[in-house]
Amino acid sequence: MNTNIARIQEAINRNADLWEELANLYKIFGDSSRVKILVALTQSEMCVGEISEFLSITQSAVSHQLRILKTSNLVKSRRDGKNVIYSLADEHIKHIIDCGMEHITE
Amino acid sequence: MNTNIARIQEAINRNADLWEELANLYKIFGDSSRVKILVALTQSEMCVGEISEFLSITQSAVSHQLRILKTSNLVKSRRDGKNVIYSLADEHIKHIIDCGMEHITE
DNA sequence: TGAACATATGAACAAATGCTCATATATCGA
DNA sequence: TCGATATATGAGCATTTGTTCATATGTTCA
Repeated sequence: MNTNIARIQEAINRNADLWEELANLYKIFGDSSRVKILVALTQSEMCVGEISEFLSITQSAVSHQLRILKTSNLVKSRRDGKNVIYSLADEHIKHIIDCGMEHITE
Repeated sequence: MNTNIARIQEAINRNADLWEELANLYKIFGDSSRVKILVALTQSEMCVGEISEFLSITQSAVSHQLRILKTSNLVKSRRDGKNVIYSLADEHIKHIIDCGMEHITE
């Protein structure tokens, strides 16, 4: 039983990088501006202007957050004339959001 | 199509508190110490000493983090003599971790 | 009751974070 | 090509966060 604990402790440390990465993923979801952006994008792709329209922060702040989301491969973007249109990088993102929502609305 | 965006924006703002709560949930998973604690607890309940044994932080830091986890209803505790034994509050926690792991190891 | 052990708590601090402001870059239309 | 519009970037700043240190609380056992 105590050797069981020892084995668990060891396994945790063996995969230290993995948990770091996992924490970093969740850290990105851990901000209401970013979560709102991601939730919005589950419904439809949007350009920066449309996003900053409903978040009560400046366009600059939205741009900064979008860069974080893009660097983390959670969203992708394409240019359409003067606009840059953002969308979710893959369907997994929605799944992560749903997963958290389930816990909230238990 | 543009009215579609407007409807999404409106829906996001109508549920503002919900996204705040969701972000706060993820924020807790967004730290490697806490994630390691939670992952460990998916394997077995543990006392504070056992947890601080494999995390490279002081017992005090572990205690602080456990308090955060407990306040958020992610873990529960019971006293057993001199020890306080922590365990996951419910099975949902494991599901959230698995969900994130799926994305990491895509 | 007092010493030893386990855990919790509060203050302090360095590092990280998210925002704004100012400005740069990119695209389109006249 | 120039002005207007859309987005990106960098500096600066206030706030939050995770940790440590010192110490308090709680429990057991001699």
